[in-house]
Amino acid sequence: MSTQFAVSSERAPSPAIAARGAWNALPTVGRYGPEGELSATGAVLSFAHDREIYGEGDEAELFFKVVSGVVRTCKFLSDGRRQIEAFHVAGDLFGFEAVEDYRLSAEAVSDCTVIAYRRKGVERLAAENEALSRQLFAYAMRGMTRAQDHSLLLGRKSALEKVAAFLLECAEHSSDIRSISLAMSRQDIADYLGLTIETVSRTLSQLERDGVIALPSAREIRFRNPTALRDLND
Amino acid sequence: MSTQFAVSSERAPSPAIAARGAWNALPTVGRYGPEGELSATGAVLSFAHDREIYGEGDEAELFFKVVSGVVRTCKFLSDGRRQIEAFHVAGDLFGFEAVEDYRLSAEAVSDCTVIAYRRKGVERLAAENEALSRQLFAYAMRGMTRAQDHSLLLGRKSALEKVAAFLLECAEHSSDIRSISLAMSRQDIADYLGLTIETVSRTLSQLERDGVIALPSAREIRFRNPTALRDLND
DNA sequence: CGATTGCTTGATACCTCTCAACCCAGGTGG
DNA sequence: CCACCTGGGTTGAGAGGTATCAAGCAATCG
Repeated sequence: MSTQFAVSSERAPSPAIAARGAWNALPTVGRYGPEGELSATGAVLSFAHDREIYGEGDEAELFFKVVSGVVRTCKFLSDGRRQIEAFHVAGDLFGFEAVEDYRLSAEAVSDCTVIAYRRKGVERLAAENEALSRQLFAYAMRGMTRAQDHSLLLGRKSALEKVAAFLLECAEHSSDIRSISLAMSRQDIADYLGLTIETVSRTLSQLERDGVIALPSAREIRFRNPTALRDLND
Repeated sequence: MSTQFAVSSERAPSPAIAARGAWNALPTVGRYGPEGELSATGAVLSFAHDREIYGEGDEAELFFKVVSGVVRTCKFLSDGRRQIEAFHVAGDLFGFEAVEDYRLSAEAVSDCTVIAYRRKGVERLAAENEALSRQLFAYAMRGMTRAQDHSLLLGRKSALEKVAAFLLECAEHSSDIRSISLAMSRQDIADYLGLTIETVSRTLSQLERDGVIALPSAREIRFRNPTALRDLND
């Protein structure tokens, strides 16, 4: 399943450790791309489905950009309850911290590849490079905005509204406007929306019964009545 | 009640408008203080209890720093449901946006005074002043962190855990380590925690019955067993 | 194949919401 | 001074939405 990945679940029992090994070989990020983007001078890493990329409390030496696949960042309570803060797709940055340690964990939702950048080098660079510092600032502001929108959803929306919002969010990233294929499990969706897997499943079934969506398979969703979904969203 | 404030609820029927008038007279923020803080060259504004400072969707020409009192920033759903994102106390920045318009509303929880800064001037300045841009970056990162912690609370904590977390958060800002006096109403607390006023009230009563807190009055809370509160928090 | 995993569905429990009454303090006006 | 009103807070009864527990199903894998 993950044979095309440098770090597969079989070859490297602990990709997190493997990655840590790779960190030492990482070049300092020293250039800034022509397009206003971080140039790809960081190390490319691959993670198999469900592997940890870093853990809450680990030293935040690196930050990442998604190349392919999906990454989730999340927090845990001591009894195991989990809240997924965000799903990150190709092009998204994650793991940039203002403090010493990571405040969230990051895990591979699907097999994925990311680029790792050394934080130190970038911070030095950002002090001189206005465009780069602007990009990092935009990252922080976007993160704040997303988390705030997410709070409104978690604090004040019903299960039906939450699922509708989630589907619309996925639709924005989808190539096909009429359908989406989910990279994440029901558990991931539940932990993103502050629900249980059963409630997510029941809500999707209800949307199907109501003719709003079709479910050709568990991970594929076709939109039959997008307007109904949007009406559920604010 | 608000006689010591320049903008009281009686003298100025619409302080938001009064503030808007003041905006035009605002000096551009042009200096940077010696302490690594924004110098107080912005206009000082006062708002009476429950007055709007700005609304979601307004043009975000200004951002603010709290001098005294408490400010809430929040979002609304179309049917009036409200989610309070944060309470801001003396020293806190709020209302700095990366985009054109405010993404949240800001309202005075208590009578309060704030300093308003022009965003444009600061952005220009930040490009040259590394310490200032670092401060704004820290603001964005703190906002992101706070919103993420808040998401875990909203998505995965019980009413009891939410209220406990809220009390501990208030305690951190309190001068007296053994008690707090709340600036906000039960409705504010409820909208911050994603609950109803009744549940907040009941939960506080329960904590009182259990000997964890005492409630000399509705807005004053004494801690009788802080450890029990902390045990409820992760 | 049998085992496993992810998902769905059903029955029931429980937590929080809703609706309502009530209390209390503070302000107002006769 | 007291009756009245108002707004914020508390409490109770009942409803409802979501969680929990459990069973079953389909696809995948060894």
